[in-house]
This record gives sequence, structure tokens and C-alpha cells, in this order.
Amino acid sequence: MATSSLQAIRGMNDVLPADTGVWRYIEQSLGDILLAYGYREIRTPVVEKTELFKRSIGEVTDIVEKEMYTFDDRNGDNLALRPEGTASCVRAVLQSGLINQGVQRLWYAGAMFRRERPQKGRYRQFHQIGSEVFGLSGPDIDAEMIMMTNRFWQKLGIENVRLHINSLGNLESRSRYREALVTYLERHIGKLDNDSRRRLHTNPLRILDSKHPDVRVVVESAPCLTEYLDESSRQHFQGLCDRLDAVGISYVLDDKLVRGLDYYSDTVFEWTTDSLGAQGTVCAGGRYDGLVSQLGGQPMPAVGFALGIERLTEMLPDIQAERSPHIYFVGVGDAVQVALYRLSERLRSDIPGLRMIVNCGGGSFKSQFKKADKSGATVALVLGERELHEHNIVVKFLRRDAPQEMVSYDQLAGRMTEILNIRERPKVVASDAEVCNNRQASV
RNA sequence: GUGGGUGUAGCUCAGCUGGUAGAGCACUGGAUUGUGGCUCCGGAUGUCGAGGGUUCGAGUCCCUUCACUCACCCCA
Repeated sequence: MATSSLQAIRGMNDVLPADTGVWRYIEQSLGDILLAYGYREIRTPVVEKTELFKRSIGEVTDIVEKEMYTFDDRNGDNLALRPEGTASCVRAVLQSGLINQGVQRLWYAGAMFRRERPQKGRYRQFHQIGSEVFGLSGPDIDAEMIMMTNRFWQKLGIENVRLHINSLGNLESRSRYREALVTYLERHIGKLDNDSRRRLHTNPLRILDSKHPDVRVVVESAPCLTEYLDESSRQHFQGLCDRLDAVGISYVLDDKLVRGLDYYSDTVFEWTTDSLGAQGTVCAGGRYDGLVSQLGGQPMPAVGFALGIERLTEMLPDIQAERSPHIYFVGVGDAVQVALYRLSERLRSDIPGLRMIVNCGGGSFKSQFKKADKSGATVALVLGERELHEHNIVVKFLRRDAPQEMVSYDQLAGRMTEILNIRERPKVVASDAEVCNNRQASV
């Protein structure tokens, strides 16, 4: 790789044709499940005012302090590439008034940006699929989301993931706990590493999931978050556990699980794996009942989660979606070139869903057949001078030991349909409204 | 931001104590002048990541820098 100047930005990757199939497979599979649970898609801009993220994620989090891509717009606004999806989603829902139109089950997918040092499973531009629900305060919706994510893994065939759950309690109990924790940690300050000391007064809960061995020992006997929960938080959390038990989803109660973003309260959860090295979190989320009002709306309960697509792609076996062409159309000789396109275009019209590569750039029979083989096509159609005169086409099987056939122009589409067993993809419905209309029409 | 490892052909890599590049795969042409996959024969390909230094001479040694990668950190 000698070209140095025209490279992609560090930590921002191309997804090449060999991999786009996996991406599509993930996006489509998860999109289907979200649709099945009644979640609707929302799309928001990649750029927002920096202020939005400061007020939601938290001023003293690492994301806001040192990982955001920010810049001044020409009018003086300070803007940022979004480091996560929740803040934008809340903003959009407030701005549009959707928040006042009853319960909203929403999902989004898109690129997020954090300026971190790249490593396995962590990139500066990465892609998340996430979901946010507004207007429900009970543990039922928390459970629903976890059930839905559980279904993601089933659908994708991912088995080596574990669910961790915890409750952070409401704002009051959390700040009481925070005080107790700080008091405790200050007594053991000698054993804390620099990072933990720095956090002691900015984001002390994060010290709980430190990987530093000495710090872990200190944390072992720290005050327990669970003991500070009030009755309603306890009941909420118990309600979640009961529902997970009921559907047979196993989980680890992890009282050291806190999340890095400030806005979480009560339920937090995390799906992790040990097959991804240091970046083991595949999907994470939780409840954030305070965020909507924090951003200027009426108080409104909310839950959400996000998952990292790159991390999923690395956990998936090579599921090469069947995308090879059905037909490679070989055409040799100047005289056949016009007829070649008359036939191939007619064939495309006659067989919806047909995947066909028409040879371009000329070449001998031999070289065209080599390309046909390499394309992975099931059959080669052959049009040469001879076929042109006799008004027929040679059908040659590339993957099966069968004699080649001679077919007339008029029989071609019929014979190809027999051979290739093509299923047309179901039509995508444009909008929810259209679904309703269709339903009424068919009643 | 901090540490470790690695940068040689499109890909995977070899290149001993310094003597100015090689293999396999892939690509391409032919054997087979209208038929791919197997076999055989031939061909093209490199600013040896970049810049500087030491040396008669640097892929090889030294410095700087960039990128990739893993871990810390962070988090999806």
C-alpha cells in the first residue's frame, strides 16, 4: 500500500463488496424484528449543536470532554458530529411534537463518531442500530426491549453473549449512594490509580467498573448500590427480573454495572461477549427518565439501547448471502453485439428478479467463459455468429454436469425460468400509512 | 492521550552477519484458431509505508514521521 496521501481518515473504514452482504443481512434481520415489535424508524442528522450532547451525555464524560468531533459553523454555532443516537432522537421527538402523541416506539440506524484510538471493535466512525421508547414508565417495556434484543441474537445465530442487568435507582437514591461511595473511596485513595482519582469527584460511579486490579480490590468492599434503592426502584427492578424469568432469558445480576453516560436511571443492561477482545459490549442500554425534561420537555419516562454493527459483523460467521448471478451472457463477434442487448434486455423484462451479467469488453470464447465461471453464474448463455444466423441461443450449465442445450429466442425466457427457480423479492411497503390503506382495501 | 507489535507485488509472506528483490495465490496470454473449472508452458507487476542520516553501497543499521494492529483508557 504505497499511496499515502489519499487514504481514508484514521479509524474510518470502507466496507468493501466482500463485506456488504453481512451488513445488509444484519440490518435487514434486525429491521424485520423491530418492525415485528411495532417500532418505527426515525432518521436524524449526523450533525447537531454541541450543546445538545453536553447537556444529555454529561459535561464530564470522556465522550464529551475529549472524544467529540466539534467545529464552528460559519455563523458561530458550535456543532458536533453525533457521538451517539439518543440525544438526537430525544431532540427530534421534542421538536416535532411526537412526544405529545402517546407512546413512541422508535428505532434508528446510522454512523456515530468518536475520536478514540482505534482498535478491534472500536472505530472513529462506527455504526449503531438503536431504539428509544418514550412514554412508558413500567418494567414491562424494559423487559420487552431486552426480549427483542435477545431475539436479535437468535435470529443472527449468535450464541456467545451474556446479559448483565442492574438498577441505578432514581436520581435521589443515586446521589445518596454517590456520596457514600465517594466517602468510602476517599478513605482508600492511596490504592486508586490516577484515572480513578480524577473521576472521584466528576464521575465516581464509573470507578466501579474499573479494570485496574488494585482498584477492583477496593471496589469489592465498597458500599453496594442495591442497598440504596428506594422501594419503587426495587419493585421496578424486580418486575423486570420476573418477566425475564417468565420468558426464560437468563441474566447476571451485576451491581457493578454502571454506564458511561450520565443520563441513565433505574434499569441498565448490557450484552457482552468474550469473543471480541477488549471491546466486549455488543449491545447496551437502559432507562433515562430524566433526560427529556433535562432537554426542555415535559417529564417523560424513556428507555433505549444501542448496538454496534461492526462488533456484530465480527461475531458472525461468513454468511455469504447468495448474490452470484444466475446467468453470464457470452457474446462473441461484432455482428452479435446489437442482438445481444436486444435479447438480454428482453430477458430482464420477462424474468423479474433475474441476476445476469452481460459480457462487456469483448474477448474470445475462452476468455469470456473464464469470466463466466469466475462470476459464479449458474448458466452461461452463448450468442455467436452461428446462433445469430439460426436464431437460437446455447445454454451451458456451469455448476452441473449436463449437456448444453439449444433454445430458440422465443423459448429462452420460459426455459430459463424452469432452470433457475427465481424468487422475486417481496415488495417493500413505503410507509405505515400505506400498510393501513392496503389492509382496509383488502377487507 | 499512553504503551507493545507490524509495514516488501493486488493478496499471504520469504529476503542469513549491509552487496540495490523473490515464492505461492490472483491477474494475463498460449497449449485447445467456438467453450470455463483440472493440467502444462509463457508474461506483466514493486518510489521494500514516507522523509532524513551513517556507508563506496541500505529492504537490512540509526533518527523522525505516517499507517495498521493489540492492550490501557473509553464504550456500542
